[in-house]
Amino acid sequence: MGTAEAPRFLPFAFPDGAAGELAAEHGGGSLSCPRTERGGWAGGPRKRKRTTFSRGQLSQLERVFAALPYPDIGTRERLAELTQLPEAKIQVWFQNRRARRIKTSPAAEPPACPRATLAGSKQPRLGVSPQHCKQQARVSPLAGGSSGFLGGEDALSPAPRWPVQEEEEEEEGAAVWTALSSCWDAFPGPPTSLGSISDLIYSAALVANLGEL
DNA sequence: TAGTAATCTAATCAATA
DNA sequence: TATTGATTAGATTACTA
Repeated sequence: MGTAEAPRFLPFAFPDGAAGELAAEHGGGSLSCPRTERGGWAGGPRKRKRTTFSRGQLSQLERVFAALPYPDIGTRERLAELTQLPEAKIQVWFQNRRARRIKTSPAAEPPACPRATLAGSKQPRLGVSPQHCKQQARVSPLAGGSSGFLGGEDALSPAPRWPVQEEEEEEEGAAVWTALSSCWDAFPGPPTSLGSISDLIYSAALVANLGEL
């Protein structure tokens, strides 16, 4: 593996913010640190540091999740700035969040699958990969439902339609991405007002979802 | 075409309220 | 004890040499 920005697994339990840096220092992998089959430590008991997200951080995460269950790297980085959390934590949080949403309401919550493609973007990956769609097709081959890929005000909103027809899918994805992108574009530098940016994301997504933009 | 990177889900472990 | 952050395994896709 070896990732430039978000190591997939960490050899030790680090305090917030230190994980990525130290993991990178140590080669970004866990090969040098023997572990037992599932998360145990071969070298003896080693406490895993569990991050406790603040209410504010959770609030930001929830709101973005409601609009974008599959944030791309750029969005995650913005969100990391927003919440003052490492991007890796953001990624893990979204993974867990998606997993639990699917688990708790598999029928009502088919995973959003916008297969987003930012027009003109050169980003190699955009968070939502076709592979995800295929995997989900195996797990929950659901069709039908309501509108768009957005979850709405919270994760329990009416089920997004998925899979959707490719054209509609791209249309909807593009609409949301356009809205989100315009929000990001409004803040070329580091965010000056964290709350207002998340409000913008949220609002833009809702607006796009409702076709009112 | 093979190798690599990035991302995904699912299952599970384990810390904390 | 329930919740949920952290980790692992395995799979898929895009990009590059």
